[in-house]
Amino acid sequence: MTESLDATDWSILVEVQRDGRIPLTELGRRVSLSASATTERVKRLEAAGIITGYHAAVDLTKVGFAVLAVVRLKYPGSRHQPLHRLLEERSEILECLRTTGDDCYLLKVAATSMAHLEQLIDELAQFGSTTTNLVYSQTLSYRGPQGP
Amino acid sequence: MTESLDATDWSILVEVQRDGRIPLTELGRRVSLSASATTERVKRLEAAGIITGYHAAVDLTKVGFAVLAVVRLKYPGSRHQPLHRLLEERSEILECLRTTGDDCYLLKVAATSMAHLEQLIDELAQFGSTTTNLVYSQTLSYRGPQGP
DNA sequence: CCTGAAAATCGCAGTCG
DNA sequence: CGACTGCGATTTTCAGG
Repeated sequence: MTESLDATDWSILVEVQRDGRIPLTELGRRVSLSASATTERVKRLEAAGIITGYHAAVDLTKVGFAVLAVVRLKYPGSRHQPLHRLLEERSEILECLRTTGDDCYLLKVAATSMAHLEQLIDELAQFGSTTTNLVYSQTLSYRGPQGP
Repeated sequence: MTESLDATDWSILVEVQRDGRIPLTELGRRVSLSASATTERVKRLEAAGIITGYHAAVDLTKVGFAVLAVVRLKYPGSRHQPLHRLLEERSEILECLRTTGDDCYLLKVAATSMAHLEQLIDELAQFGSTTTNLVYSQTLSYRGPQGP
C-alpha cells in the first residue's frame, strides 16, 4: 500500500501542503518540471489516495469559536454507532482519534463559550466518563509529513 | 476581533474547507453569487485572517508513516524555547497544543515505525515526563467550523 | 517528460442599482 | 457601497512528439 515516492514527489507534497492553491505552473517551477508533467504527478498522487484533498484553514477565534478543548472519552461499551452519529451531527467536534490506553477516544472540540462547551461535554458524557482540557494555544502552524 | 459573517460568508467557508481548490466561478455558483462578488468576499476573508491558508491533506500511511501517536508532555520548567526548537526541527511532530491540566502540552506525532517513535519519545522525554497513546484510527474526515 | 495550441479561469477595470 | 459586466493575462487541459 505504501507507494514509492521519489524526491520530486516529496517536493510536490511539501509545496501543496504549504500552499494548496499554488498554480500547477508555479508548482512546476518550484520542482523544476513542466506544467504538464507536474499536473500528471499531482493527478497520480491524488488518484493513489496520497493527496486526499485540499482544505482551507479557518481561524477559529475569528469566526466566533473562542474556546478550544481536548476531550478524552472513556467508552465502556462496544457499541460505537451512537457516538459516531453524534460526531456526524455535531460539527463542533473537529477531530476524533481512537487510541490505545485508558481513554478510548480523544476529541478536539471547538465551542463559542464555556456554556456551549459544557453542553457539548454533557452530550459526550452520555457515552462514558470524560476528561477535558482547555487549549491555550496552538504552538505549531499546519504541518504534514515532509520526507521519507 | 470577531468579524461579522453573514450566511453567504459561512457558505463560502464551508465550501472552501471542503474543497480548497474549487474555482471561484464554481464557488460563486454554489453560493449564488457572481464570480467577481465571490472573489471579493474570499479576498476579504483572507485579508481579515479568517481564512489562514490552503493546504493539501496527505495520507500518512501511504507515504510511509504507519504509526500515529498522541503524546502528552508534562513540562516542569518555564523555559519553553528548547522545546520550540525541537518542534521546528522535527517535522514528525504534526501538531502541538498547550493545554490546561497536569500535562502542559499535547502533541500529535507521526512515525515510520515503533523504533522511530521510540526515538522521538526519547527526545521529548528530555523535557519532562511523557504519556504516549497510539492511534488506531482517525474516525472523522477533515472538518472545521460550519456555522455560528 | 516536453512542446504548443484551445478552453477555462483569474484579475482588473468601469458601471449600475 | 456591494454586486454585475467586459476585456486582457494567466492558467489549465489535452493533443502530439
